[in-house]
Amino acid sequence: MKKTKENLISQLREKGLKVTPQRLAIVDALVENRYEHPGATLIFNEARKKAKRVSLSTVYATLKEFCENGLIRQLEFDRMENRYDVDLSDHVNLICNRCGKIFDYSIPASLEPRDIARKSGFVVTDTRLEFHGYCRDCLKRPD
Amino acid sequence: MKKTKENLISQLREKGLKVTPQRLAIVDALVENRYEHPGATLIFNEARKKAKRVSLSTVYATLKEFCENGLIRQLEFDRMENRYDVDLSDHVNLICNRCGKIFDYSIPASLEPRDIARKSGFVVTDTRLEFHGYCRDCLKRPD
DNA sequence: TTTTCATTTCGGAATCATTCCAGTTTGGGA
DNA sequence: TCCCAAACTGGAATGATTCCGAAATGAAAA
Repeated sequence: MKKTKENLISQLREKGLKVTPQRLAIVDALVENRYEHPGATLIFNEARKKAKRVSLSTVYATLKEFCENGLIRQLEFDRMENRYDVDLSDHVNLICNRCGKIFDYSIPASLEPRDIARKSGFVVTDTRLEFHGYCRDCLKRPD
Repeated sequence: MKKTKENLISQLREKGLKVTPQRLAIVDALVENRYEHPGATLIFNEARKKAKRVSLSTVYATLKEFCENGLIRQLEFDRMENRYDVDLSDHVNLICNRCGKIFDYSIPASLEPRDIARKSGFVVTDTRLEFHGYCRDCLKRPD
C-alpha cells in the first residue's frame, strides 16, 4: 500500500485531472516528505524548487483537489497549519506537545494510552476521538 | 459528574482565579449551552446579555485560562471556530458533515463505525484519532 | 473601610492560515 | 494546430485568534 509518485500521478489521470508541472512538483513534495506530514507552506517551498512557477494559491487549491479526490488526507489542527498525509490506511496520529512532530501508529489492537506508551514510547496526555459523518436528522433530509 | 455553574465557580476560587462579572457570564454561557459545544463567538454573544461589558478578547483569554486550569476542554477544528466542552469525561465527538452539530457519544464498548451507527443513528464517514502527548525524544530532553 | 497591586479587562491593531477573485495561461482532446 | 475547460497567478479579503499598552477592579492586607 506504499504510495509512490507514479501511483499518485496515475490516480490523477484516472480522475480526469490534468497533469501540470505544478501538480508534479506538489506530488513530489508530498511523497518525499511523507513522514513529516507536511503542511501547505512546506509543500509550497519544496514545490518551488522543482517547478519554476508555483503560487501558494495553487498549492492550496491543489491540496484541496487531491483531498476531494481521495489521493491524500487532510489532518486538521488548531494553532498549527493543516497537514497532509499520503498514507490513507487506518492509523492513529501521535502528536508531540513539545516538538509538534506527528508520528504514525499503525492500527492498534488496543487504543489504551498505556499500551501505546509501552509499544511506541509515546506518552499520551490527551486523546481526541472524532468521528465525522451524518447525523440522524441530516440523513432524513434530502439534498 | 454533571458540571454545574457553582461547580465551575468554586473551581475558579480553588485555582486562585478571580471571580469577575465577565467570568460569571462566560461560565453561564458555557453551562447553559453545553450541548451545543459553543464556540467563542456564541459564548461572547451570550455573555454579553448577562454582563454589561465583555469584550471578545476577554472571552478568548478566559476560555484559554479555563482550559489551562482544566475547567473545560477545547475541541479544535479546521474551517470552524474552536468549540468548548464542559464535559471532561471520556467521550467521542460525532460531528455532522452537513449541519456541523456535534454530538456526544459516551465512551463506547466498541469504536467500530458500524456499531456507532447502529446505536446512535450517526453514519460515520471519516474517523480522526489523535493522541497528543510527548514523543520519545522530547521525553529525554530536559525542559 | 481603605489601600494596594497583581490580575483582569478593553479595544484596536496585528497575525496567520486559508479562500476568493478576476484575469491569464495551458494541458490535452478534437 | 486549434480550442476551451481546467489550472494557475498574485493580490486582496476573510475570519479566527493573539498581542499590546493602558485602564479598571477583585480581594487580600492594613
